[in-house]
Amino acid sequence: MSNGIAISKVSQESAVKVTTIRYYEEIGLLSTPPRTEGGRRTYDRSDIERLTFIRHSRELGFAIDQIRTLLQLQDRPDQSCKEADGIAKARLVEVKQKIASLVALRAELERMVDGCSHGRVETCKVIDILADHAKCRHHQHDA
Amino acid sequence: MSNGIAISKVSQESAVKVTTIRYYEEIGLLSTPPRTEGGRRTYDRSDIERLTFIRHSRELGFAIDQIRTLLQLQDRPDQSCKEADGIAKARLVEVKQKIASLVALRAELERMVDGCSHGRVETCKVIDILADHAKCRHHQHDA
DNA sequence: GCTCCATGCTCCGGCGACTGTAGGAGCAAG
DNA sequence: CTTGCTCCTACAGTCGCCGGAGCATGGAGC
Repeated sequence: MSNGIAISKVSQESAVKVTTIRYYEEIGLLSTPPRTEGGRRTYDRSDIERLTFIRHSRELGFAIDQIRTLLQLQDRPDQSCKEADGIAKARLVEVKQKIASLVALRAELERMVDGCSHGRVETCKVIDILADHAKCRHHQHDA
Repeated sequence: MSNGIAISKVSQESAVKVTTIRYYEEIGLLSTPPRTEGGRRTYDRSDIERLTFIRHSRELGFAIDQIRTLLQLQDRPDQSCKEADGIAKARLVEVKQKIASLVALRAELERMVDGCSHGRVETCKVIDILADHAKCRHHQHDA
């Protein structure tokens, strides 16, 4: 006579792991669900939607605290979306910077790998470049 | 009458923070340095070089364990550099994948931000796309 | 010699976002 | 009724550090 959805089913449908769902509850990202007599958590459709929202946000790299804000905004549809827009824009800036630094990194790694003569360590470009930062052309990598 | 270099100087020259130097010692990335009578760590030039090597490797995103291997290779210049080459290549693959996923992410974030009508949350593309994963064109983002 | 204070020390907890483990209890099928 | 899967709590561990508390040291000036 349980009309609630079990945690494993919620996990499947939302693609959020069971342990992660419990963790989200613990940190207050998800409200505490009702329990069965035996003490098991029971969910409904809206919980699956909320978890899907969270998962998707995480995939886009938003921090938990940002997601907290986004979820609050979602709950009040008549408010300005300025804040949500701001969070997304900030994340976009982060992503762009990350791409830039990774592209620089890629260049240096390629130079290392291409320069490797596949001989002994003594003449190895990989070790050489790591040892001597002056040989590095890109000083801006930080990822 | 101390001919050893103090930790703060080593930190300055290697651009590795004092606490991080002690941490590297703790995890065995750096050998335990001799101490003064008062119990202070004393270093020499080779320690600075080693730390610079480590820092640069970290900047390139190598994991501590990989750096451990790279340092061992550096200590044996007559060995094949095949392993070092392998580590660098593996990291290059990682970086390339990360770039690809971040580029997809950037596209989606731009779509979200561009689509924002700056009105109320109800009609906000940002919240909308997060809520409904089906509206997302890129399903491969994982960074 | 004495004081002053920057620098050093150890120990320990915290960060973020989980993951894993131990040791149970619940529950449905056979 | 037993088997075996699911679920529970509680807590430790992951990675690569960072920061604070509460002392000890050491060099410079008086």
